[in-house]
Amino acid sequence: MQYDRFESAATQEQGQSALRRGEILAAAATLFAEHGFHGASMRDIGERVGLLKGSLYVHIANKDEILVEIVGDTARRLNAAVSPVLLATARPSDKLRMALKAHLLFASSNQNSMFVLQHESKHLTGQPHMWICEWRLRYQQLWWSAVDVGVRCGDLRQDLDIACATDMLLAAANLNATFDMTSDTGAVADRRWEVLRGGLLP
Amino acid sequence: MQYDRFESAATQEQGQSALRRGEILAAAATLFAEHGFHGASMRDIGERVGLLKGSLYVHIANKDEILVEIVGDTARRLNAAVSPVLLATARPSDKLRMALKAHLLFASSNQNSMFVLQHESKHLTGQPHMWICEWRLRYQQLWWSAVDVGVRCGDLRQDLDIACATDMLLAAANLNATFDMTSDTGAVADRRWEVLRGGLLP
DNA sequence: CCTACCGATCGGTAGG
DNA sequence: CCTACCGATCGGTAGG
Repeated sequence: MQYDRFESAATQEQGQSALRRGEILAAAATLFAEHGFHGASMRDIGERVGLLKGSLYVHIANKDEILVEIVGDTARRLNAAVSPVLLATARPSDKLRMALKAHLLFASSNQNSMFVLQHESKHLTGQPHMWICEWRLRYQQLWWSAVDVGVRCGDLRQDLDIACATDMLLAAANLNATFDMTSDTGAVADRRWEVLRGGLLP
Repeated sequence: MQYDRFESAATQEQGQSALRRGEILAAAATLFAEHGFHGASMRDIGERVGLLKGSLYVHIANKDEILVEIVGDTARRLNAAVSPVLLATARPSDKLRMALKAHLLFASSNQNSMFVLQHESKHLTGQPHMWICEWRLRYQQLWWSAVDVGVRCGDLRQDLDIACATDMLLAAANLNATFDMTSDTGAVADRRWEVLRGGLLP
């Protein structure tokens, strides 16, 4: 493809707009996480990126699209970070331990958008709402399968309730750690795995 | 106290209004759980109890008061259901197992208001917001103490990270079980406790 | 990217 | 408990 000065200018403009779009999505994720989708206005989002609300529509189609983009992108990236771990060839218990760490690591560096994915995607409508429901199921099944294999091959407890154990693992993964300064995310993952692995009783 | 016909009439009116108020709070809890505090309008709430939105203000002061009432009442009743179990004189592991069951039993018969307590109380402002933050801390500490005693007296694993274990217990308690027909709440509590108690590995 | 505007809806009130 | 209304703000658009 030829990049003459006009195309180059067009590409630059596209790049600028894509950057702006990214800023807007990041600002929206922060505000949606704090005030909820309906509690954060286009005015609020504009203010956070130094634009008047009308100018936002140069970069995004409407408010719903912002939510779709945040939730969809976050779900896709979380999946990309965790699914390779769970689909690898390894001991199920090792895969689960590492998947927990991968999920928590992703969550700790995407706190706002992860919160939106968890608690605000219910405000999606139509197709996007269906997509995210299906995504959630697929993501659960990914974990479920690893637990299932683990029980069948004796790597995990034989008498384990597989669905319940999967729920508990996902709960540990989705638990909003206050990712504080005193301990890095990896350590949080290790502590949670230690409780889940060995249980509460001696 | 004398109940002449006038006082009786006044009492009846009070009773009627209190009933209406209860209906309104229940309707609001359902709508806040489904659409969020800002996503459910006074119009929606009125419709659900067969009133026009203006008429709601006979029974409640404003929209914020509805949220305060739902969250405050639910927190108080949850505490009343669970704290006696955790404060009793018994083996810590038994108390935790029973507290998990008590919490889940309460949650299963208060699904809407529990959801509002968990996810919409962030929209409270001023004093009520402070109250609920403090309540949450107290409720956590209640569980934390039982875990702490359990570890100290050897009833629970000695090498347990107490804060982390408490988080996992509360996660198991707050996990939104789809309380379906195939299994009662008690069974869900038993399965969760079994995973937490014995751990994932053989 | 801003100015200026749109119709719709918001929470809430007065008067009966 | 309803009718009729209030000012404010909502998401979104046209025109420059």
